[in-house]
Amino acid sequence: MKSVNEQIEVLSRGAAELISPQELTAKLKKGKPLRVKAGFDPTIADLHLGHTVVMQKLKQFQDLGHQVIFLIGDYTALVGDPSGQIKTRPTLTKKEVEQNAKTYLSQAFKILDKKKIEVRRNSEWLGKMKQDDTVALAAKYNVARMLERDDFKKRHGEGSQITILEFLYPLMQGYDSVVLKADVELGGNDQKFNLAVARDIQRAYGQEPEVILTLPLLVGTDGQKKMSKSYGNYIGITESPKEIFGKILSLTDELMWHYYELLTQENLGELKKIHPKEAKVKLAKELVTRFYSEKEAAKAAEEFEKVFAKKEKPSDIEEKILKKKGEIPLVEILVESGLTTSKSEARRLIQQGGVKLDETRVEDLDKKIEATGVRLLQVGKRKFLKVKFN
RNA sequence: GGAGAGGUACUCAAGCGGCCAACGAGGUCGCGCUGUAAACGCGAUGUCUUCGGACUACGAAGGUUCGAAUCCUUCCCUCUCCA
Repeated sequence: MKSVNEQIEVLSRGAAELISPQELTAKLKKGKPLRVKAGFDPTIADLHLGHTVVMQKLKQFQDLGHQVIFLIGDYTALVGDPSGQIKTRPTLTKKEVEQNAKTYLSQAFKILDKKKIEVRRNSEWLGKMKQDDTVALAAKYNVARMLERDDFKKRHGEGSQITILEFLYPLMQGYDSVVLKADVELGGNDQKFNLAVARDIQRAYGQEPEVILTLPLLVGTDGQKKMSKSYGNYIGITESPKEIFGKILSLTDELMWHYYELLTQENLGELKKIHPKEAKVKLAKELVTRFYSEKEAAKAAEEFEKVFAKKEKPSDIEEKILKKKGEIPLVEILVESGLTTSKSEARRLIQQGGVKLDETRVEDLDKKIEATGVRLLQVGKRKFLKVKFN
């Protein structure tokens, strides 16, 4: 095992907050593997890169020889974490949660060593608590502390609804730590309050409080807001290699470093010596490799160079069949193939020189084509489609 | 409960009887440059069009007027202050 100082250095990389470094040092000095907990509430079906940040940090703990506990919040998911919520959150069904949990695990195993991980579900204990146990837990905390939390404070202030159930959430999460005897807990920056409560709960149950390590929220591809599906600025880990590769390559250089820091273990100092484009390709390859394979990554890179550097057409273009006969105006084809949403848009694009037919720029607004065989259409730099007439 | 302010395109935000499909900014898209980076330049950004225009749009519904996003009425919603 590495020295305490070396470990702290690795572990604090990219972290938003570590509470507290002294406590972590003390725990590490005991020389025993730490029990490192991270909880994931399986509330959504599609994971994106932002969700993998914590997993990445878990991996570092795992590599240093600590015991990683991957906690599936199958019970808490039903309650709904109030963090960052303006409104009361709708609850999910057990079936949805189960389905999502499967996805989360399969993603986790792409990053973490399956053999060394302890996977737990909090329904194991939360689902079995008796009324007495719940009352005892509820007695450990008070409303004033609860209302210190920003979103509660805000909602309480403006008189919107906060259910008691939501107060229970942080308590349950804290109780998880008690049951699991966690030494360290990881979470996104938005989890800070919940993690802090967990420390108090552990103390109340006579345990040494866990060290909490929060990680910044990954910024989305727009470079502005946190990565989130609803902002449309995300890179989903189930997207195709081509898409992931392309999205990484179009990040700004500045954002690329942010991604490197939160998603990889690479040495940034070394990387800054090479050309930023090369660094970006390396990052894109690494991520595609993580979610697919090295082979897919190489293929995506090759394809990318082909289309965007050499400006050749992609080797694999989607084909769409249109049932048409005779002479058809090009604008109509653009709309029907889904390349544009309206004829006006199609005309606009042609006028601006953004439409190519069989690799030749179209100049004529009223261009008509014969509905036979297969024609290659390109709109803008990245949209390609083969249209087959039938 | 009382007193005000406001709801305009993806977002912010001008306009306050005709010159408004609606200034400007951001976003987005296209072209150029390039490393599908940034920065920058040019252009576009409701729909349909025989390219002359036509139609639909400024919270909703009515009304006044030759003509309304702009005036009036009712309704819905948001915000601020007082109780």
